[in-house]
Amino acid sequence: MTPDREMSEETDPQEARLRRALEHFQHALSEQSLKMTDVRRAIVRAALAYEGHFEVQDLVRELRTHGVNEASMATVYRVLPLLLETGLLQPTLLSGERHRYEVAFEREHHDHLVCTVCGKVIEFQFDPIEKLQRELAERHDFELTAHFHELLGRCGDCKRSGRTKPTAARE
Amino acid sequence: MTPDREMSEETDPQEARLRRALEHFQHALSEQSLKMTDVRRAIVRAALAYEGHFEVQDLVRELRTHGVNEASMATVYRVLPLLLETGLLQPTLLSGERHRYEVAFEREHHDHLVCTVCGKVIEFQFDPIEKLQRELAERHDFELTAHFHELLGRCGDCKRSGRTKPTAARE
DNA sequence: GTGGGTGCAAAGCTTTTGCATGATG
DNA sequence: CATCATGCAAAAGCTTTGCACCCAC
Repeated sequence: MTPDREMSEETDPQEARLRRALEHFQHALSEQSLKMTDVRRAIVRAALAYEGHFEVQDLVRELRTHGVNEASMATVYRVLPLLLETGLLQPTLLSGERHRYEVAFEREHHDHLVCTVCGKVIEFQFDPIEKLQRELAERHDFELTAHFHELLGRCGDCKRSGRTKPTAARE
Repeated sequence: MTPDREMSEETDPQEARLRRALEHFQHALSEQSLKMTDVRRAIVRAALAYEGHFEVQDLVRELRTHGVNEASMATVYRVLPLLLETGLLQPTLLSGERHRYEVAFEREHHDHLVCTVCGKVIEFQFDPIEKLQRELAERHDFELTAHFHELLGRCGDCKRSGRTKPTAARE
């Protein structure tokens, strides 16, 4: 399935994306007279590696994985706002207990369907809703800058297997 | 407008609503072999009194207002899940820092427009979007049980006065 | 060389929990 | 009167911060 493309050093599209992200971040940092460092590069790399949704602790853990500590928890927490401001990451799945994030860099906007039984998350893009949102905002004289839209329910698999919400597992 | 029904002591519609809420709660409690207590009644009363969105701490503070401590913090935290399960309250404004809640009892579903500059919150009901949500869920074989929809932007007042997002006041 | 950046450990918050006491159904 | 509820204080997260040292620009 993986084609045998012509490759020098930067064949891997993931690596190319990381490079672009680092450039983008670098640029945003210098605009605020902030500095790029090895630690920040490591944090960006670890964050961009996630395909799904992750919590701060996941990221911290990830950065410790290789034995060496690539970044302390305090630093991750300090860098996180920068990753959000610069659009590398965005908050997501807000109905959950803890804050979660996902990669936003070079990704199109999307919202989420979440199965409350098995936890499965499906991303969707649905323009008719986006359009109505804009209309609604306009009607209320709002200048729309962002939105969160999360649909909760039971997925097909859970429906068919009769699984039902563990609600809150109160023993 | 208010008909002159047979009334002795319970004229106040708010009080009538509270009574219905307490009955509803009482009923839900007994179904789980849980007990109604003065403390729980006080918590329900305090919660139902909110017209807008509040945090747990607001509720705790409210319960201390009258000098006497009507409920300890621990108890509020323990009762909160019951208020949610029984539909007296619901989580809201998820994009904020802390968890917020609002009264759900005898209220119709609605979503929120939030001004990120001044914090103003506008509630809206918009059936066309609700309809599309149901379609979308069906298309993905989801049995929809709830949803959160939050539109963020700048309200008309803030637009006109040129106020701009305090972003995160990173002084 | 200066102004950020980082790690560590301590502190701050919110939320949960253990336990002895008290009230409800 | 058995069971559940409550308060207090301690504990358990998650997140922020002070400080000394280090490094990018």
